[in-house]
Amino acid sequence: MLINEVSKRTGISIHTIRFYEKSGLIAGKQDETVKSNNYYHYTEETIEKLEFIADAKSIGFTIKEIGQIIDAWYNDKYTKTQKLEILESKLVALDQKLEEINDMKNRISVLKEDVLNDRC
Amino acid sequence: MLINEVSKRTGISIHTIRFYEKSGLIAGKQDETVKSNNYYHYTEETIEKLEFIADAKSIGFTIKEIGQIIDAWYNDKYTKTQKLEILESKLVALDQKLEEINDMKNRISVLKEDVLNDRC
DNA sequence: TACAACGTAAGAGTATAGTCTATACTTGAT
DNA sequence: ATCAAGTATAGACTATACTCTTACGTTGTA
Repeated sequence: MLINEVSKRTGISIHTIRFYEKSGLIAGKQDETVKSNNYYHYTEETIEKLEFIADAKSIGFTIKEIGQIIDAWYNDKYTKTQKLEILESKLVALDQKLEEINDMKNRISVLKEDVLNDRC
Repeated sequence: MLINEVSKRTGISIHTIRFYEKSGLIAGKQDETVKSNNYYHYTEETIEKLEFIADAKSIGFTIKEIGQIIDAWYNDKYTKTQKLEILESKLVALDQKLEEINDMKNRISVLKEDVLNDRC
């Protein structure tokens, strides 16, 4: 499929998709048999990746980190051991985030109590 | 205390502290009786706020959002009802983040299993 | 009194993650 | 054949959150 369809299916703008392609997160393929244009073709894999990118971004992963995870997932850029290390480190980071968010929830709850009881 | 001490106690650079001051998150006071200089003086409240800012930033709140929370906490900029609304909305956002992070943990765990079992 | 360390203000520069514009070529429907 | 809609490339522009530089005045200790 071409970029327009990818954009429509994921809700991610064409500009942003091209930006992700330049950043190495996704990669379309040009059809070598067609010489009249240089259109990029994308597969379901791209859709999968873009959906993953959207989710990963929203929880605070950077483009670089997302790239690492995608490479640990789809690429042969890393050895099995390296892949496992990368994924494990992301799990640890997520556990830490869970803790930080729970702490913040407690803090804000206390503030709320204080406001409710006119203590501030 | 002066900015240097604030920086040392919080581990936040003087530049960044000034940036937060310009952004309205904190505010030092100039001693009007002293005319030879225009040094800003900070109190324990600034330390408290800066520590809060560091924590809030690390879980993904923007400067704007942090400003809102601080105003709901220290300022009389908002009515009691508005303060409660702001704090409640942040709690809701945090709950959503918890969910998203748990989802992502599951996804990455699946990837890890796949790598472990040579399924990718 | 010299001078290093500290303080202020204004503004430039950087990194990240887009977002938009201009230009030009291609495709597909009429 | 025409022309709107789609595509590619390069580069400019924006927002956020710093980070650094320049310039210059103040303070405190030897």
